[in-house]
Amino acid sequence: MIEYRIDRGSGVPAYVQIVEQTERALRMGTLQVGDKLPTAREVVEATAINPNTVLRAYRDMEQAGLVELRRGLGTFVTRSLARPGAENDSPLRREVTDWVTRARATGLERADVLALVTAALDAYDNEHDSTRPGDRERKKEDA
Amino acid sequence: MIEYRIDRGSGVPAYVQIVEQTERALRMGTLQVGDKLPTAREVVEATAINPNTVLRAYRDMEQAGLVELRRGLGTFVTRSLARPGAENDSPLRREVTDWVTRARATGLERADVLALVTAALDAYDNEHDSTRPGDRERKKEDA
Amino acid sequence: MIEYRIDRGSGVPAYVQIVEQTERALRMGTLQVGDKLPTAREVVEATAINPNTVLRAYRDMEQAGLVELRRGLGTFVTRSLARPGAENDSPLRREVTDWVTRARATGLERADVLALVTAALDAYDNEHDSTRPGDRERKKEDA
Amino acid sequence: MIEYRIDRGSGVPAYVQIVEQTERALRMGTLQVGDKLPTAREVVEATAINPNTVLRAYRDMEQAGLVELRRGLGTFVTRSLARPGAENDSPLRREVTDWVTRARATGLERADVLALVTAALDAYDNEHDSTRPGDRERKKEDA
DNA sequence: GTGGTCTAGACCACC
DNA sequence: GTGGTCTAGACCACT
Repeated sequence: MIEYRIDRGSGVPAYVQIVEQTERALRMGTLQVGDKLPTAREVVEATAINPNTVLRAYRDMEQAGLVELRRGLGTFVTRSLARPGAENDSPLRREVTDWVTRARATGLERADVLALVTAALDAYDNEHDSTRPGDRERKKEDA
Repeated sequence: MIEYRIDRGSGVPAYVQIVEQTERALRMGTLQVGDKLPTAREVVEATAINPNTVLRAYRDMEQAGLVELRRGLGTFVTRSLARPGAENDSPLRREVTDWVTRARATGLERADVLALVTAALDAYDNEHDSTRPGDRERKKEDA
Repeated sequence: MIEYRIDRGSGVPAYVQIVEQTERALRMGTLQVGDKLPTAREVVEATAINPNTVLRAYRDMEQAGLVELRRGLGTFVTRSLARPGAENDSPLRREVTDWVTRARATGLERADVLALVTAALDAYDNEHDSTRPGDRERKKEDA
Repeated sequence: MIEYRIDRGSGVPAYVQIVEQTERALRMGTLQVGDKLPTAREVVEATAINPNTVLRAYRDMEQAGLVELRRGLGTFVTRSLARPGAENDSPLRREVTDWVTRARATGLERADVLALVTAALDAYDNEHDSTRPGDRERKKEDA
């Protein structure tokens, strides 16, 4: 069962953080079609945010076609975002785990690591196909 | 000169995006002490956001001690966040660039890449020192 | 400017009624791309529902790609649902106006008229292409 | 025997949809006094909604004086809402059937057709007797 | 002054 | 007991 961690004070709305974390779990295959998300109540207990805020996030994901809210039952994943190449035992995954380990051992903070990756992504995008503007920065809610 | 890209519709406030991108540039050494940030007017032209929003971001960063607003002159970096190991020609950087290139060539989207890295970071944090709660998720704006 | 009428006690959520009425105006061409919807405050004054409820409806329509919420400016139509054949001066429209007039003159209530049309629609659907289940009953929110 | 079609995702509560569809059948004469409604079990099989939800709808209609629940026997219509002019072979009905056929043949969707009729009804109400506020929008569940 | 987030709490729909 | 709507009001983001 996914566990959300809300960073109040990051400036990012709580419901956006829930959506982002859920999407990430879907991409990694941690969450799969049919899996149940925690109930609003459970999230409230774990994060101290308001149930309405959780439901707002779940509703947004429902409209994006990712999950289904069933009254009386719970919220369930309806679509996978898993990618070939991102499996738990894939080479790419083993490599990044190794790289991250060395980076952190070097003394780099989490934010440094993410900055390095973002820079690499930006560089890649500038090299290849610089006419793909929608794929930069945080992914849209599918709007 | 740093160029901001604002993703309207990401749900993340515009001024937060500016701060995040600036911080990232500081960590990477792309921006260094003494460097000038674009004027509000320049940012407005490039991003179509309101000048007040840019100034709000700059003011936040000034309070965080990262930049200095000099009236009539512009906004200048006053503190470095550069890290040894994150230099442009460091091994870690060459490796991540290579890894990102292969990941994207495999067909992974930007969001997939970030999900992979985030998962690796979470795994690392769970292994080492699981009692370090403040270093998870997005870094706080500090103060 | 569209004016919403909320029927409390119909059992249909207020935000759904707003969405339905807006969609209808888009289909009829009463609302066109670029048109401004009333502000949440204006709707509140006219209907005595809570501003959050109005915003919920507007947000839903934004996610459906029908309108755009611009902070500080208002909410604007971004997509037309107008259909050729439904113009103000089209034969179909003149005919239905005439038919409705006669139906109501006969003593039929609004609900009777809608029941007649719904029955005719059902009959038509049963005759033609009975394998088109999604087009029956109220239209989905585009989910 | 009436067949209910529930549109989950329309935002309209399931029990309201049952009541609306039953009322419509009563107005059209499709259901007449003495007719039996499907059992909760039959509705459940056809629509995959919970039996309690069906019973809730039936109870609401019983309170409205439309049907009678006889334990062990079933639910029966006790009041007609049929209108002269809405009979199966009435001119109005033949005309609307013809009009709907042409409208749909033109490419208009079900929702377009309903939007056209609603617009015509609104126009009629605005012309005649604009001081009859209760007869607009969806008819109340009464009581 | 616009839309936007979040909280708190009441009540409802559905399983 | 699950999700869902609505209200009320505080505070924030943006023009």
